[in-house]
Amino acid sequence: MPDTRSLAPQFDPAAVETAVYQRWVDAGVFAPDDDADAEPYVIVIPPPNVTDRLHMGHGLNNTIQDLLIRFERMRGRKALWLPGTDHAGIATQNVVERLIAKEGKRRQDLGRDAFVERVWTYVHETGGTILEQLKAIGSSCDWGRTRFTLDETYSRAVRHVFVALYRDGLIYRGYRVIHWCPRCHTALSDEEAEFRDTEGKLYHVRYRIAGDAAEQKAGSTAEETAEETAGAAGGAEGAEGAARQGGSGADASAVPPFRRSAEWLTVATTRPETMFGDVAVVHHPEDERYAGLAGTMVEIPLSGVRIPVATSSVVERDFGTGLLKVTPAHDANDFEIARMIDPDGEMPGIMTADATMADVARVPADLRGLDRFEARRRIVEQLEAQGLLEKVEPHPHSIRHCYRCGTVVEPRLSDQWFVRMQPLADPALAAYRAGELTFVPERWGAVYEHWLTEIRDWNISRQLWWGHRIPAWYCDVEGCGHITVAETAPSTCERCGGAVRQDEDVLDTWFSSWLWPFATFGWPDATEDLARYYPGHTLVTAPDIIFFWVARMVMGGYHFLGKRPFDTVFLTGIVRDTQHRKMSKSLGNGIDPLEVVRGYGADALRYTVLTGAAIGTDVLLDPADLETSFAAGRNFANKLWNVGRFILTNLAPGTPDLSAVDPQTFELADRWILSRCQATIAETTVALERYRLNEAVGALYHFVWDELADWYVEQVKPRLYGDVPGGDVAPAVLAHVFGTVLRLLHPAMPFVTEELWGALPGTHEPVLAGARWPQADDGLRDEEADARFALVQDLVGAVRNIRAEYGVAPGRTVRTFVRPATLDTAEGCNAEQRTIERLARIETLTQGHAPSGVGAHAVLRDGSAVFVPLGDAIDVARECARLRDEVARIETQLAAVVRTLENERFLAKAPADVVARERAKESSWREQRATLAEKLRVLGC
RNA sequence: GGGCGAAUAGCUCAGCGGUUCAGAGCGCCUGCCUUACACGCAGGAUGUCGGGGGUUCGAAUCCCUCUUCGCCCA
Repeated sequence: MPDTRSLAPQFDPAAVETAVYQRWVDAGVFAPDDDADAEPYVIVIPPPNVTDRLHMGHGLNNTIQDLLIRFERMRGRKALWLPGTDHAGIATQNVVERLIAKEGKRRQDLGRDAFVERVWTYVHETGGTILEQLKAIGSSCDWGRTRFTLDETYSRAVRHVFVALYRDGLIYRGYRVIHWCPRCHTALSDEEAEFRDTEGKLYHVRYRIAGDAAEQKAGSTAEETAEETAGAAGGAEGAEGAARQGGSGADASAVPPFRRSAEWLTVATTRPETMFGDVAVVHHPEDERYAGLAGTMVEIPLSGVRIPVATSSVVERDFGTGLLKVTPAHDANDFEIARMIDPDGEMPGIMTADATMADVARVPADLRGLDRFEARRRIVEQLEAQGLLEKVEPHPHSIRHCYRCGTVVEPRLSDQWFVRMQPLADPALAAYRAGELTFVPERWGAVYEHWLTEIRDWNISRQLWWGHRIPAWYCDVEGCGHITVAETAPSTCERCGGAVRQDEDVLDTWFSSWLWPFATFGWPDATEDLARYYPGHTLVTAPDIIFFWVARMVMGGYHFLGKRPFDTVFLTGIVRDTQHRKMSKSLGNGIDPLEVVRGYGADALRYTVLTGAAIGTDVLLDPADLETSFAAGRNFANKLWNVGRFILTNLAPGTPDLSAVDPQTFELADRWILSRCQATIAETTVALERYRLNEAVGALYHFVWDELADWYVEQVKPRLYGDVPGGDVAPAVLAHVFGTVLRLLHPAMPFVTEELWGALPGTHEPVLAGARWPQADDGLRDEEADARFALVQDLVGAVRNIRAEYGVAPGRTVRTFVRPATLDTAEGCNAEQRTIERLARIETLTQGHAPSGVGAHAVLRDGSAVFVPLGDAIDVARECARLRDEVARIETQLAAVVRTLENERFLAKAPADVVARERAKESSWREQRATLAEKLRVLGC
């Protein structure tokens, strides 16, 4: 703890933060008293990826959580902030794969067990990093309850859920087209395959009509056509040959563009490389352009494979040519169409897991092994050479990319595990509609609702090694084929007793994350913690994981525990740079929060993100200019520090508690600051309760700087220095007000407040983090003092303004005359004469009529006249101009008020208090105008 | 294609139908090292609140529309 007498003139965050944090840990304030008879308040942290390093997103998010948990802790609730990390399947596996790649190895070289072991080693070495970094920004998590999504107990919950859902028929194995990342080599959920706008092309490709009609027209036979395409498949030379032969059937170059000829149909596609997997060409049944074509066979260009023309009502007639090629193994929509046309039809795959062209009969030999995009380029060349490419149009569209590595996703037909979501979504939707779940800001509720309404089944299997292995075992016995799903590994098939082998895949990371609000408390066991701390209260997270995480936690909470996991979802903004780009590692536009902590202090970081985080707005920071972003917070912490330094060094050891001071001995300024202090308590508390965090911090900033420091501390100096009597009262008031400020500011800026708290004399809780939140004392609210002191401030301001305007040297004092228009000004001047004189550098403040002579004039808001005789310093013309400007300003205001008050309908319809306020304004403006008019007359303007 | 958000001072943004409501911080200008703080003090300048229309006694605030930018979903 700091020595009261030796506080440094500048707050040095680096010198105190570690020790302050240790003080909290030693005091044990982060762990709730489990047995306390208090209402719990629970936040579960959005577990950062175990390999993550702290970035500003974490900085924002965790500052908000810490502020909320500290606030409720001080309000006496049993506050638990549960920390932990997520194993982050793909992300972590990718990190370690990159590591071993530096050794020239792939995970396959190590084998599954060795690779997973390697990941564990990595996690054990570096996994605690982000949690340590959270401490640097002051996070008051209950570290004793830290969880990891791959902990044994947590894994048990994951298996339990899988088995339970499987037995309820809510998990099933399905053969579907899923999103496949050819780089990560795994399936992805819909949410993990992000749309990105892309400048694509729409290729209009001619599919030759096979059969009699074409033969008559083209004078060729089906056999010949097949030979042609066989030649085309023979490589570059073959392609040229095919091009030449194309001319033998019809002069391609002479044919005008058309949708349909007797010889071919033109199909528009964005992905020509998939055409070898086509099983049909379809058009809308009512599309007259293609009437009567159904059943006709056409040939896939370059391969010559024959496929039928069919109809489907899902085809958009206006898109492309109205003809759609159906590639069931490489497009989810096409898969559905193909199943409708022919449920038993073949669904040929023509690409490998790497998204290269497969070595299969349907793919022309010269294209096999090529990357899909290279294949597309070659195919387009060949089509063009053969006159089969009618045209190419630019086609901007959105295509899906892997959310982890950015690779274009390849739709792929495969066996995967799915969760049937509708039955889980219904209660989550109903609960939201019943008001059991509140989103802040509210609009995100609509996003949540829309997603749940349109929910689709969730692909949860991932072809990775790092994660929860799927607890399903396949029986290899001929004719059995049973799948045993169990929490613990079976030794044999539960049906036939045969040998079993476990599914190779792991579960989607989010399949464990969605259990976070209760699996962290030991569920499915009925633990004491679960009873105490579930359901939780506030979830703080970014809106981009509403689907991934938030909605699924709600579904899981209701399904498995019958209760919501939290009552409020607070969605933060996103941290962006000045070009509004999301801060990210890849863009290199990030700000390292630890660098900010080093340079400006954790409190400054917190101050900046809190003031920048008005509800629902993104936080914009300039990575190139930390000073602009963080100086304000640093300066404010330093201001508070210096107010503290002033107060603490001036408090006598025997400073009485405020309650021991006779209120009769309060001066006007004491009454005023105590009154303002109560208002600030109320304002801050309400703002925090409403999640208006920036307003809470703003109110405190204003109170500390503009009221306490600028006015009260200045007012009190003569009393503290013993120049005037009343030396006991002021310290008591200062101690009370400053102690209150430290409490109020603690959730936002815990370090500087705690450090100052340690130096605060008197009896109080030993650790501020464990201190109680102030209660506003309405007995100290004092409207009269508010009004009178406001006029004192007004008067000082008026004189300062005059001094500056006329360039009065700072050291020179002036005489000032004030003619009070109201009792408030008269009493304010009586009570605070010395303060006014000192702060405005007035030699003597005299009440009454101004003497004759040349001087500067001003008018206070209540119409009180102020006169500062300045003799030669005054340029009368300039003074006249100054006053006329002032009159003009007042006239404008007055005119507006008069207009309002002359409006009959306003008087009839507006509430009485509003009308009264307008009348008060009117009289105020009139007073001021009258005063100024007189001044102008006196000056002879 | 559907939805959401934003547009206010040079910059970043608050502003919740009615407080002297057109604001804060930063930046800028002037003057001050006044024994808590130069990370400070005092004073000052800067705006068609994106355009247009409407509702209302009253609109930066609510509604409609247009423009520009951003995000989400399909």
